[in-house]
Amino acid sequence: MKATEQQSPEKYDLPKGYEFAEVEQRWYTHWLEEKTFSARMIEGKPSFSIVIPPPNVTGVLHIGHALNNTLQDLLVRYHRMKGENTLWVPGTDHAGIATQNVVERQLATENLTRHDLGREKFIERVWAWREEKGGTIINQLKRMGASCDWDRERFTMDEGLSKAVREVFVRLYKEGLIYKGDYIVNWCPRCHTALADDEVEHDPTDGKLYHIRYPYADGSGYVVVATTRPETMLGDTAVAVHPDDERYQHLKTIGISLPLTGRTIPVVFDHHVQREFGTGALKVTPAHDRDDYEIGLRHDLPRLKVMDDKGVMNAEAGKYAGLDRFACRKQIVSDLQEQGFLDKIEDYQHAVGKCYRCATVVEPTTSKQWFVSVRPLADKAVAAVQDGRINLYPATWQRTFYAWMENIRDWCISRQIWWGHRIPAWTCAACGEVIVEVTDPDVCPACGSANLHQETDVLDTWFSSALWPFSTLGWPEKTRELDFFYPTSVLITSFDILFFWVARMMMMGLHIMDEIPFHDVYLHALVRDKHGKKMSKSTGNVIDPLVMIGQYGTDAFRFTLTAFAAQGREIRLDEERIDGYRRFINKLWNAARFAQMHLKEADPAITAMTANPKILALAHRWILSRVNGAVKDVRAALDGYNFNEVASASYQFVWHEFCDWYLEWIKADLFSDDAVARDQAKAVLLSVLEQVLKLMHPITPFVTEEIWSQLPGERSSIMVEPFPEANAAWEDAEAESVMNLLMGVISGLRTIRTEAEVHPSAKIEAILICPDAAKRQILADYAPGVQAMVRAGSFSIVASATVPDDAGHALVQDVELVVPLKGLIDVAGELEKLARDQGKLEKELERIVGKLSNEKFMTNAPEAVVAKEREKEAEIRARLAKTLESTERMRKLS
RNA sequence: GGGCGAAUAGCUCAGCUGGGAGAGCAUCGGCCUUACAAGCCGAGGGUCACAGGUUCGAGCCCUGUUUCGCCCACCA
Repeated sequence: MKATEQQSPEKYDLPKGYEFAEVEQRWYTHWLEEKTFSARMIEGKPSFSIVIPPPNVTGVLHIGHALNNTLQDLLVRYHRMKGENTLWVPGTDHAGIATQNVVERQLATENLTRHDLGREKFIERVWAWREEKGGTIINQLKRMGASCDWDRERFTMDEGLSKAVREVFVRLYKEGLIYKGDYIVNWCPRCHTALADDEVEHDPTDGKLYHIRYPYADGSGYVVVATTRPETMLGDTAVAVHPDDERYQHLKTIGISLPLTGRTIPVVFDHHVQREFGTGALKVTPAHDRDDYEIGLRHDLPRLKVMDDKGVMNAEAGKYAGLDRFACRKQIVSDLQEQGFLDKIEDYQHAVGKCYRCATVVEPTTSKQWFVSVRPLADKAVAAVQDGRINLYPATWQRTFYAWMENIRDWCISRQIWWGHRIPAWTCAACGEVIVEVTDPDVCPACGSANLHQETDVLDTWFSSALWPFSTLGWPEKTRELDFFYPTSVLITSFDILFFWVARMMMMGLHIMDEIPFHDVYLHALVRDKHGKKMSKSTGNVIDPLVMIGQYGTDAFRFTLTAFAAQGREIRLDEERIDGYRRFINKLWNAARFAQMHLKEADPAITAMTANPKILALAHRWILSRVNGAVKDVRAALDGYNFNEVASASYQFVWHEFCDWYLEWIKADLFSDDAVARDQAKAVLLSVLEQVLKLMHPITPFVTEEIWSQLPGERSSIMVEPFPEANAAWEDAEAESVMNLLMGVISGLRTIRTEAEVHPSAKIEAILICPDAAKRQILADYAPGVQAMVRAGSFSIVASATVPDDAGHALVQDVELVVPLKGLIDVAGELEKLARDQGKLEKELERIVGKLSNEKFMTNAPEAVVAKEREKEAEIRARLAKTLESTERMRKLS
């Protein structure tokens, strides 16, 4: 065997680098086996609950899911550690059209359509697909470390939820809040279904704008209207003009004779019409245009449907009946031309709505659909936000929310597809009675006929997801889960479904449960690429969470998402940052490895030492005070949903205080012969490391659990450890202030050393000139520590001294640092730097003096601010004086 | 057209109730110093988009402008 370089001596138990893949797999399996994610319902404890925004069962984990679920897991783990009854309900959404599409595509490979199978067999096929493939995204969530209560996983089509859907539908129907009526919908003539607005894609398309002459009914002239869809003129039932448009006032009584058909139609006056567009006259086709439909309602116009559901002209189209809509368009144009009605044709680019699944041009058309009257429900939701029962984070969404709720239209809940909750309504073939019931009726309650036909439409997928917060907890049964966990604590989701989903959950929760569905809503940003572009497969800028996890580890990836999750801002994810946080995880790993090397033989009894920090040496008191500050910061950030601060507070503390200063400082103690010094160091090291692991566990569950399990003593999972609490006994302002001085001195001496290019291993001689006797005492007390950190040889602390000319020089507070460096000074460089310093100081001084001599400032500014300015003035004057002295000395050398 | 948001170091971003401009990465210099070279020590770098205003004091508040992004309605 080839002798490879053995970098990792046997004395460490942990590998040199953190090997995340193995650790993640091992711990997740362990957590599942131990059921540590299971919700407990213990009386007397506060509850914390989250329902997952159910991903589509067809979904694969994308970056948005990754962010969304990381933030949820962060909160869930935090609250679980706080000892609360904590539940995170997972599940998936049956995603009507999307899922039906997937299965239809599968069928297509077998040269089959759903119609070949028939409704029942097709639905069986979909269930079979779900059994086989529906778990993909759930397994991916597990790789993210999500601590969902998997035993409670739900599906919007499962038995319980289907029951909830029926209950709600029947109740709303009986309350008169669900009705069936005509409405204009986006109709796909190929798929034969209504499409929701978000299922229609608007493509800018090159088309024509046809200007058509509509003669006055009395033959006295004509008005030109413009349209991109001339075939719809067959369904025109009015011409509309603006009420204040003086050009057309005389038409009020005349009317229009519709070309080609000769029908007489009225002129209506409506504010919707833009006077500036074209001639300011608009043809109105209420049955085939959304806006026209609204105009038609306002003016009580008939709706004349001229096409069937395949996009073919019907009998109402007269001689054009039987023509496809586009063939009809050609024919109409040519007829208009022939008969002299065509004014002109212009090239025109406009947005054409297309079916998102088959790209067929969508035909707005009227059809019988089921609706929810949302006005009364919406009012309840608005009230809940207004009076603060529901809080939106960030609060800026409130305005948008209100605006949307004010303009809300009735919700079309029927879809002409097969996969979904079939509408529980039956029509009696004998007497026409409509029966809406929870249980399937056998006979008509009106006439006794058994000839009943169930509605073929299914419900909009959002209908079932609107019930998600209570249906997943067992409603309509009265369950303990509902008692403990409803209303849920917080909903975390992306803002793009605020209206589709969040608002509807509010409406349903408030109406059906008579209670809000959640207290808080945290709306996170969309994740974009580092340049702010939307991620899309065609742009090729997609960051795949699973690839990131494989490359950098789940913890690093989660930490990155958390660090980016600042409120109210889009997230531009930069892959380099993930690598940066991977290094941070590795840093933590190595700090633990270092600790482990000393703690292996640690006596658990010594850990009690941290209970009384006053007896401890300075560095220990300092780090305990600092970790206490970090605990406070992290808790406050978590409680306020300031996720990026959770990350930065942890990062800053662990790397730059715990590792950079504390671990370096206590090395001397850990290797010391002094047993007391050693024990203190071990005790505090262990204690602080434990705090750090617990503090970071919610963000980085795997590495913290792995390290935790390796620490001395019998340990159960870190997941069930109490989350750190602020400990007043650890607060020590004095230790922090002294350490600040010492760290300043150390940094100052290091700078002098580096600038003079003294080799790091060479000892330097340092003179600390300090007029303050108390400070001199402090410096003397901690001189060995400081010396060790800067590798100083001799080290003298004096009240005053003559500074040699060729010496490095710095000022920290009122301590002057002097390092004699015969012949090592870069005089020119020093002079340059001193001049720069001098400039800055003078400018700053000028500003402060200006302030302090400003009468208004002195009378208006608070006491504390003035005092601070005075202090600053004194400090800057002192530094300026020293700078001038140094300049003087440098000049002598040059 | 309506609404919302953003503009801070080369890049990606923090900056909370107005009170001395910060981080990470990148750059430059030095270091294998007994956890970590995936590391350590140090340095440089900003007219806080622009123009006004309020204030003793503005990155932060107000008005306007420019640029960018998003949402809604999309004009027949």
